[in-house]
Amino acid sequence: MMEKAVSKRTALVQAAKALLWEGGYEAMSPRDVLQRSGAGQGSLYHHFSGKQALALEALDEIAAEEMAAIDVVFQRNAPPLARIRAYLQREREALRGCRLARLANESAIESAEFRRPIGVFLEHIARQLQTCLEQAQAAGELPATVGTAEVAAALLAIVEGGFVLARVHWDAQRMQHALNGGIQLLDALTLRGAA
Amino acid sequence: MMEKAVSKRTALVQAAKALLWEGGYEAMSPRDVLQRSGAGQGSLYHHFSGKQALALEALDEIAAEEMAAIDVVFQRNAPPLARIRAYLQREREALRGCRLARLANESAIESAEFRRPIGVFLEHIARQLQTCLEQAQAAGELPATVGTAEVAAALLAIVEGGFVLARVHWDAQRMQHALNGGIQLLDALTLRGAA
DNA sequence: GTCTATAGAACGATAGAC
DNA sequence: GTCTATCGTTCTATAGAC
Repeated sequence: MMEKAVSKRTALVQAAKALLWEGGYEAMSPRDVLQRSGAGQGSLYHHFSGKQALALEALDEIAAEEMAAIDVVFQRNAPPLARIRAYLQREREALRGCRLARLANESAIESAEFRRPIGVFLEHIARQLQTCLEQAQAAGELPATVGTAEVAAALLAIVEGGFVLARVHWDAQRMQHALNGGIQLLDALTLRGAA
Repeated sequence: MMEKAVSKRTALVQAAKALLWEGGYEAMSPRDVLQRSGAGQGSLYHHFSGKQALALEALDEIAAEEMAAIDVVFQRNAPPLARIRAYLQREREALRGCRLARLANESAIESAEFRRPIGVFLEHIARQLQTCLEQAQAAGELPATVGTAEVAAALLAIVEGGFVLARVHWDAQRMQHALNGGIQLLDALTLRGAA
C-alpha cells in the first residue's frame, strides 16, 4: 500500500487501464495484462480477487482522471455557453471511443458494480453542462422554459453518439460533424433571447 | 437457396441475428448459435466460411429490417419536422441498445466488411433526417443558414448516445430524457422563423 | 509479494461418416 | 446437407515453491 518502487499491483492496474481503452473489458484477458505489466500469474490473484476486481479498480482511476480533465475545461473563466462550446469542441481521439462509455454494450454492464464508475463519470459531465445552462438562463441568455437537465442529456448524448458514428464509419470527422450540429442547435436556443 | 422447409442455413442466420442483438459479435459463440438453431457443427461450416461470414449475413438482414421499419416512420404523411419528431419519439427497447450500432466498440469494427452494414444503416437514417430538414428549410420553417447535414448527424448522435446513457445507468428513461432535450433543441431551431 | 506450472472449460475451426 | 467427434488454442483461475 506504500511501496517506494513501482509494485506489481500498480503495474497491473496501469496495464488494465491501457487494455480497457484499447479493447474493452471482455477483450482484456489476464494473459494480456500479465504480459503488459511484467507480472506473473500469482501477482494478479494475490492483489485482486480476479479480472473483474482489477478492472473495477482501473475504471475508478480512469473515471477520476477523465473527470479531472473535464473540470479543467469547465472551470476556465468564460461565459457559461462558451464553456459548453469549449467542452463540445474539446480535442478527442474519436476513433478510440469514449474511455468509459465504450463499455456500455459489454455484458459486464449488467452488473451494478461495473456500471457505477461509468455512471458517475457521465453524470458528472451532465451536471457540468446543466449548471452552465442554468447560469445562462439566469443571465437571460436562454429562455426560462428550456429544460436544462434534458438539454444537458441531449448534448452529452451527442458526444457519446459522436464516438459511435466515428467508429462505425472509421472516420473521426463524423464526430466533429455531429458536434458542429450540436453547436448549431445550441446557438438556436441562445439566439432566441438575444437576437 | 430455395428450400420448402426451413433449412439449417436459415436457422443458423436466425439464431445469429438473435444472439448478435443479445450480446454482440464476440459474445456470439458458434456453440451458442448451434444450440439455438438446432444445427450441428458441420452445417455452420458447410454454409459459411466461419463465424464472421455468418455474422455478416445476419447483419445484412438486420440492417434491411431496421431500415424498412424506419422508413415506415418517415413516410407517414406529415410535415417534415413532425416526421423527425416521430422518429425521435419512436418506441425503442433502450436497454437492449441499438441492434446495429451496439457493435461499434467491438474489435471486429476495425474490419471494413464488418462496418459496411452498420454504416449503411446509420447513413440511411442520417439521410432521412437531412431530407426532412431540407424540406422544412424550403418551406421556410427553418433558417436557411442551418447546416442540415450537421444537424441531422447531431440528431442521430442523440439517438445512439441515448442508447448508451440508458445502458450505463440501466434506466430506459435516460434515453427518453436525452431525446426530449433533442426535441427542445430542434424546436428552438424551428421557432426562430415562426415566432 | 512474486514467481512458474497447471487446471478445467470454452473458444473457433476441421475431419470425416452418413 | 447434416451430423458427431475431435483438434489446438485461449480463457480465467488455482496450486504451491520461493
